Amino acid sequence: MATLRDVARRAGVSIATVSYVLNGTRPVSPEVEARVWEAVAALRYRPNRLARGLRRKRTHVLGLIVPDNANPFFAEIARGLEDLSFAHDYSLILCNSDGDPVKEQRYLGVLIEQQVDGIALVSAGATPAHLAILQERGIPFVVVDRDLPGLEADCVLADNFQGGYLATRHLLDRGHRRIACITGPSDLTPSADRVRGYQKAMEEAGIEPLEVWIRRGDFRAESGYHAARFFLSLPSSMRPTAIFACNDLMAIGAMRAVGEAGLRIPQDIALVGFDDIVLAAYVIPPLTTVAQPTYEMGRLAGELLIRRIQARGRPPARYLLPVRMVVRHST
Amino acid sequence: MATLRDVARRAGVSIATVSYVLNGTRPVSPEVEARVWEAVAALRYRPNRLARGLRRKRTHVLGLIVPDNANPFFAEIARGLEDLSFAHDYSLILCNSDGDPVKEQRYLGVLIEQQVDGIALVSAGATPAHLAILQERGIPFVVVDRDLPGLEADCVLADNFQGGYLATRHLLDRGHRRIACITGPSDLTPSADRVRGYQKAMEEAGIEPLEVWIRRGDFRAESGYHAARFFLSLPSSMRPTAIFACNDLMAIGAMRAVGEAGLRIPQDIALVGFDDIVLAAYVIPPLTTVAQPTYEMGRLAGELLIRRIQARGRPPARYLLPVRMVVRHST
DNA sequence: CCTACGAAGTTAAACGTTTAACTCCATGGA
DNA sequence: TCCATGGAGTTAAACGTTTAACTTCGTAGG
Repeated sequence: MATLRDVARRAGVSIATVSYVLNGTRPVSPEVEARVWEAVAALRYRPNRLARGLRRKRTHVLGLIVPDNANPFFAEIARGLEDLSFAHDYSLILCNSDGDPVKEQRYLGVLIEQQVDGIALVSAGATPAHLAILQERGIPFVVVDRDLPGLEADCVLADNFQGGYLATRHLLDRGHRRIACITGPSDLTPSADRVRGYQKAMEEAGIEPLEVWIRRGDFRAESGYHAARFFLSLPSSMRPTAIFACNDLMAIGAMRAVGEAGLRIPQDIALVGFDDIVLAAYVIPPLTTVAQPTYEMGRLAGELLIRRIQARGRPPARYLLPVRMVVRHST
Repeated sequence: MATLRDVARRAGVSIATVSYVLNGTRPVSPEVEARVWEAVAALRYRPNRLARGLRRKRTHVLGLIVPDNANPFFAEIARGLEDLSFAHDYSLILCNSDGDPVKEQRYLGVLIEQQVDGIALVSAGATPAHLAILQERGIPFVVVDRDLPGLEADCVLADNFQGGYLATRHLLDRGHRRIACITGPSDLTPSADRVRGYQKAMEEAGIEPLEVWIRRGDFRAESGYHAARFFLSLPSSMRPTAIFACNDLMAIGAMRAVGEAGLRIPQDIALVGFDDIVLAAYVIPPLTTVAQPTYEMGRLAGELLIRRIQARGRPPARYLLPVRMVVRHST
């Protein structure tokens, strides 16, 4: 509650001098400097970042919008971004959009009013128009995980196409021909790209996937469970011997369905996931999956953001991060 | 970038009038009000919350400090708090302490400088002294999940003692006598309370647990894995037939060790966890566990915080939330 | 000896709000 | 007719910083 004014009074100098000492922005004589620090300590002075932000027009606060921070994938991104922010003395405001463009829009408004220096988002909206408000005001931002077609902005993505391709190749190499795919919401690019990778691999192998082999999920475990039950209900001539789920949560849901049906993984049904969340290694059997550098994506988003805050002019860059097969015992 | 001043100019009124219209703090004639709203819309005006906060001494920002937001348990708490904050038009700053009291202290400083209206924390420090800085400045705060002995503050806890007791009773009821326990870091009250519940149940059953049956973990899957391997390496006369792990992550780690040893759950070894994280239902076999109302704890923390911001005087309250056995197939 | 200069301090404006206190004016009651 | 009242607007101070511009003074160069 002590202010610069109080410190100045106690040290017997002007407010400006105290500010110069604190920020090291101008040389100050040693005696005065000592008196100021003494006063700062005695009064337990802490600068008021609101006042500073108001004056400097820089708040050292970033915003992060994700669909759901309780989803381990987004949690990891958040963690990466938070770590980087802390290292650079930025604070991070967390927002959950629930995948709802309207809620996302409200959050964008709040973050703008909060005068954040930059925003990282896993966008819920499908079109760049949703982010016009940011461009209009020249607020630095970076989109993570999901691509917005035609958007002029920094962008951090995993190589989802390659991931879908690798996962499917892996199953093909194991001798599978009837390979099913549990997709995510199809309007999201990560899911769509993974499915494209799947299709490419199948095509290269000369296999035309049956329509019933492609089943839409919503990235949650429950939907993987239902999709797998559907596959298992197919007549045996059409029933897949392997499933590629577009994320681990759905793969784990599928696992449960397979277990309940009394079938064994991988002997009866092989299973590949996507994301390599922590628990993928701990389910039984441990899940073969495609690892994304999730934490790194969060960090990189932070780096780009801070870089852009410091130098707005540069052209936007797209970062496509490599994915990696993690072979465990579900295949 | 438009300010009150710009809006006022365009509407042909004074700054104060615009403020009154925006906040509805004083009656304004219909014509003037209309002109103001027109100007607000035309200029895409958005209030600057820094300036407002500086003046009002209320920022409508809360802080949350957890050890690690990527841990599903804390992620859920964060989600609960964030939802409540959003509903009350508060923003939330997320901080990860990594369980390090020094880092926690730095974050407290940052949040104070940021002038947050209140702080929720899962404290890393073991003594109330760590939070003196908050009390000194009269900043509302609530501690979640972990109790600080002798701390005068609002506090949201799960009934960990009861949880440990129930879990152990459950195993005893299933006929187990040699029951091991994987604890968390012992200086944390949730872990200690759960262990006390375990001991109470054992004592009531007239069983004196061997020392080797109590093994310390760190709440991460890896440590559960190692603890279980240790149990399995005991001579068969001492080897436990059931394990109570103080959280799900460690239970899942233990599962893996059991699986690797070629033993079956629950036939050879029964397993109970704690927390009921989402994935507990999806591991194979599904994990019997003690459910905490995690999301609710986050929400309640937010409610208490906001209530205390509005009325500082009241005496602090402790909320002990009930836990619930969730019986699945690991026992 | 004068001047110019640099070091080290101070003053005051500015950032964008909120809000207490003031002005102005129409209205109605005595 | 006069005054009190209150509705609707304005003025200006305040919140806690930063920072450009100014003052003061000792010193060195010409």
